[in-house]
Amino acid sequence: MSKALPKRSEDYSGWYNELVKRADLAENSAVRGCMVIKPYGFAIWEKMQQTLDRMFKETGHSNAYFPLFVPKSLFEAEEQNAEGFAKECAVVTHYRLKNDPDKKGKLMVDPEARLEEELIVRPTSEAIIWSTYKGWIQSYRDLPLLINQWANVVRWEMRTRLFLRTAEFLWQEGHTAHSTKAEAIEETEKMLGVYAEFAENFLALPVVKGVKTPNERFAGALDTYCIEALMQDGKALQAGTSHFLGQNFAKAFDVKFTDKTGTLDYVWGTSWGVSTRLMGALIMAHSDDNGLVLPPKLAPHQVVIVPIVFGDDNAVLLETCKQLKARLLKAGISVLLDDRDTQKPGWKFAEYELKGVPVRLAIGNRDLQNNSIELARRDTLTKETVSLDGIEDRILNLLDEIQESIYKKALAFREKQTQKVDDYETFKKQLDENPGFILAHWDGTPETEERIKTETKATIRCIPLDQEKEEGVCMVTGKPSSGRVLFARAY
RNA sequence: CGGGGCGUAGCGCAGCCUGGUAGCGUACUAGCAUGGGGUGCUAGGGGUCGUGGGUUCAAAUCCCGCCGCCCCGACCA
Repeated sequence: MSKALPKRSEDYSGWYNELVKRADLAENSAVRGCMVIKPYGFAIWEKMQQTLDRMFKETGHSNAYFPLFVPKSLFEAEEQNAEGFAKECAVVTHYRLKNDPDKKGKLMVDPEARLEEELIVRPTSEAIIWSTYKGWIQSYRDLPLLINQWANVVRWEMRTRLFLRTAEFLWQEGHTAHSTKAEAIEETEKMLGVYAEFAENFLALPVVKGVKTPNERFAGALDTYCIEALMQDGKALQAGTSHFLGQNFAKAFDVKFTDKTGTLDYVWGTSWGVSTRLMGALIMAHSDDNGLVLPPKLAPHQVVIVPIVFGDDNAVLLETCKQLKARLLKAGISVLLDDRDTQKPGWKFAEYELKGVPVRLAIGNRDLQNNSIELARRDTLTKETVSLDGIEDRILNLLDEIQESIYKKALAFREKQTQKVDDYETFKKQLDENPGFILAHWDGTPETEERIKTETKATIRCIPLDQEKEEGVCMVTGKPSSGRVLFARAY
């Protein structure tokens, strides 16, 4: 195994695939298209979960859990949604195996044990959840109903990539019910805001908030809001979605409530989710040819301490390391002290760079004399020798600075790679020669959108929410347009 | 589903064309030296060569079937 990663500039997808494996985030499994998330990768996901979960609770949501299986009759009740997912559903048809009479020691599906009704493995849970909500909601007093679940879902993808697209993935899905349309829309937008805040403040990833075109909209929704991020190779990645469902699911599952005036009406719904795909976003947004670069707020270990040992007499050095660790922990910093004597310091340096630990501290006997320590930043790969006095504050400040610096770097990159383009030829040239986000005028028709997609592989990522109105003409058809939309080739 | 590639030691690969003792790097084990950026040297352990059949005195190697995985496209978070 070669020690260096492939270079981003030479083989971006090879770099990504290798990095995920070498940094111990995840690996392929015995099941086609499904990944094993390894402890280090899962630790990052857990940090994301903890943060998001807190944010959901702060906005009034409660967690619950609904079944993995959805009876086919329920699944097909909301037609648009069912059609949208039909091609990628795993289906359970039997409930028993038996010994194969023809092959000793082998099992076969027992043909006698066919299910009366097939069970769909959830690709999303609207159906099972709304069928349950019917029993929970009678009056406006039962609303709003604000539920989230952390779960796995299955979408039978043809081509998979670790974290970015796997047949089974982990996510959270919020499902809410409201008495008015306005309140449901407000909820949809609020949760989009939560995602954007999470992306920017924790993933250190700048995102564009927007609305999907009808073509790209979630099946069964009236409006799909999204946050779109730009990866280092100039491709866009959808990092989260929030759907205004209107009364579609309420009607499909007959979820009605009586309002204050005694009138019976269908409730208004939303759903919103982010998945382990965020791991892919995190990796591709910040990491470099040496390995992962993790924002301090999501790093399993914010600081690693590496003692530089000599000979056998290291008692004082190791004791100093332990004291340092205790000081940092007390200051609220997560610290790993790697005092293994089975690996060399140089090996550890390379290892923690690969794993993206934001700050590395090295202490040797020389430092003991000087009351100093070597402090290295992962994001800039710079190092300096600093005094042990007041090290807690120094590192707390540094962690904030790194978090900020990573964000700014990503933001600067996105701004540099976001171009306004007014004619189709330049548009195509940009995509090939300097890929990134392109803001361009579009006539608003699905036909033009489809044509651009077929001819250039670029899609409309979203109609950005925060932008000035600007009259113009569609770069393809010359028809009038009231504002620019965001194009990119996407993951 | 279409196109391409690959299954040989934990991992990464060579060997196959031209059949004849299964090899390299790395990882692993031990010893000695070394020790502020993936240490060096020496010795050692580890493989039904994906699988089933065929050809042959002899198959990792040639022929046929099957299975699995990866990559590129169409679909998607």
